[in-house]
Amino acid sequence: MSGLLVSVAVPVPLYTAFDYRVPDGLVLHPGMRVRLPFGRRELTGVVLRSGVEPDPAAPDGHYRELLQALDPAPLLTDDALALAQWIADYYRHPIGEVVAAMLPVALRSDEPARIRHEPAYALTDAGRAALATLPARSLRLRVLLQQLADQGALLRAAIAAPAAVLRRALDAHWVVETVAAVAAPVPVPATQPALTADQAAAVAALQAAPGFGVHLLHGVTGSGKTEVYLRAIAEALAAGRQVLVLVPEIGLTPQLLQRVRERFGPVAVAGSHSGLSDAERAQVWLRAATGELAIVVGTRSAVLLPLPRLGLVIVDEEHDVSFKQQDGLRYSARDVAVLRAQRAGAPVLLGSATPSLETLQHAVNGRYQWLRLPRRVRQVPPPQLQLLDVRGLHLQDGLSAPLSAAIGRHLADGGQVLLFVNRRGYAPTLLCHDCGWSAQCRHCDSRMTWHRGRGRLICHHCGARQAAPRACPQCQSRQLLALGQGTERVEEALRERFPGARVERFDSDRLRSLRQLDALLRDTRDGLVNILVGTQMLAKGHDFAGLTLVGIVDADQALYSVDFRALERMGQLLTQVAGRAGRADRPGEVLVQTHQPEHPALRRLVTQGYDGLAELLLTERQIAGLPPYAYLAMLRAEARVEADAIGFLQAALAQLPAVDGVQALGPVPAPMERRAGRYRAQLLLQSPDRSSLHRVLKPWTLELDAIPGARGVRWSLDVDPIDLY
DNA sequence: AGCACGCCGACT
DNA sequence: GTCGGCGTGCTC
Ligand SMILES: [Zn+2]
Ligand SMILES: [Zn+2]
Repeated sequence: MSGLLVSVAVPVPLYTAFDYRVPDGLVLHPGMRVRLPFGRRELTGVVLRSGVEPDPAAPDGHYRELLQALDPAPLLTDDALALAQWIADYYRHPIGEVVAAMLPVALRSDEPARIRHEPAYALTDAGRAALATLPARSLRLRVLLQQLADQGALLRAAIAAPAAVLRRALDAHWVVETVAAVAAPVPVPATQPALTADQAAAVAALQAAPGFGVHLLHGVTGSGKTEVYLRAIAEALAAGRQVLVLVPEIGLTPQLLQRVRERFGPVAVAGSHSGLSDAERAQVWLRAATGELAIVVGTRSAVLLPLPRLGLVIVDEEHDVSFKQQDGLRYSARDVAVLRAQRAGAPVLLGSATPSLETLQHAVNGRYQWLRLPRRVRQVPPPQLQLLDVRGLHLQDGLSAPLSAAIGRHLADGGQVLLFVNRRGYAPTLLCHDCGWSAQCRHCDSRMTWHRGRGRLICHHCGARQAAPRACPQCQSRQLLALGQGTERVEEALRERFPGARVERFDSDRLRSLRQLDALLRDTRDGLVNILVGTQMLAKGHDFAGLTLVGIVDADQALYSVDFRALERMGQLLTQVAGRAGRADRPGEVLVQTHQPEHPALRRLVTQGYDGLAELLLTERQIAGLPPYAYLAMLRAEARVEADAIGFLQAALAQLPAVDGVQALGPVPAPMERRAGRYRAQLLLQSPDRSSLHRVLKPWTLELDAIPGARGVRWSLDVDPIDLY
């Protein structure tokens, strides 16, 4: 037995790998899973390195022996392990947890990694004979046998016959189940539609720049970004490469997945909300690892899939905040995608109508190739945003008279109307008119939202709920006022005001499942719904051909926000929602209710669109020293005792290595200090360049666990945070 | 994070 | 007398 050790990534929140002795006769390679003793526990880890020299100073018996190898060959490639190491370093997260995050849940235990090939069905000789002799009346059986005779072995999904017919054929031994791998259907594009001039230029630019490169596909809604994606995919497939398509949410925007399927046939889905079981996810993971899957469409976590032949990455709606994980390993799937593509020598296509300022900045300075699709495919003029100054106007349930009148006008003309409201529930505040009491959450520094339909008060920050009182709990007055408005209230008001119209609410309260959403979307497309009231849910993807008016009930929230990204998000959201309006015969009208019609950001958005706003915001960010002109890291802490959170951060600040240019801001209490019964505080680091920031973070994070009192404090470090609270 | 050990308060 | 509270130490 050699005296050399292996270094193993163990799934525990510790910033180190652990070295083990190898049992006699076992040959281990990096990437193989192993069972190991860990303290008093037994865990599954992944070998990172073999041939590790033992520390001569280590006492006898320091190194324990691995129990067994779980895989005959590495499950993770060297490339995957290097990616894990990069992610662990960059996001300052324990290597064992990063490696675990790269594996599907089913393979984090001691389960064997076996591909279960979907059975295929093949015609037997007896079946071939039967085909000649079967009576004509056994039509469906004949069709089945004929299909197999013509096309060879087929997967179940490719067989047209119903289950009962296939069963009969199997029972008669005319057809057999076979495990022989059916040649994966080579996705051959069906006929491709002609490109517009803009699309053709974008496709040509992509073709002219093979290999790694980041391309921003900046196209207005309806400009045909998807067709450019599909051409790029076809190109990568033709070169025998795998394609990864990242989308914000599979469920809410099935259009892209559907278009890819229409063009290329079966496509694997991955990530959250993919509707797959743990076992199915493991199968997708394993088949991606073999290179068998040509195209994978997935959400954030799909960027961690093993893709040995990766030849193209597409990030659709690249500005979407859901690409950044908001807990645990806080990685940005968009940024990891760029890194992966670089390592694979593949192009990345970042698509958006409203690119993030980070991406836009790279395009401006030429690091990213800027591909623009400024025109809609169908020659519909883009909708024009119009500010509706509501100062001094009476607002009934949040709606001004001019907005109501516009709604009536559009309905009378047979148009559909969309009202965008950024809040769920009936009203965000319930206030006693007599004594000033308002419904506060017991666990948070926040008011509870009145959900009138359900007769409840619900805290949107911690989920706490209670029955809505009929009288003031403090003074028994019945004068309870609903302040502000959510979707429920606007919906109700519109029902009263337009009794003949069908009003439907689109939010997560009303639509508990995708089926319900689909049903309502279908009714909307069929013209059965006249007014749509909804949250962000309506901002994405869906095209409503009959929609002629979009109303933004309250654009002001973002204008008062302390979050430095609030205006960027407002611009993205309003532009997206506005993009829903307009139909073939006339441009859409978009009315934005505001109390601040002179606000420079709002003015810029209206007069010059998102691109103009982005230019303004970039200038402001540069002056303020904020991303993309600076790099941030946020250390957050929360504790049951108020002083503990701040105390921990003060201790952390005292440990902060001094590096030129890196500034600490704080610690300060979080904007909402108490949430879900815990007190929260934060310490922000700001740096003019990435490398200085990381020179600080690397030694610093190693010290944080050792801070006295760190035990009772939950803390996390967020590199490149998107929310500053 | 687990899971131990360890040393002080109110129970059968 | 012990059952159990959570402080703190460690995991190759
Ligand atoms: Zn009262
Ligand atoms: Zn709450």
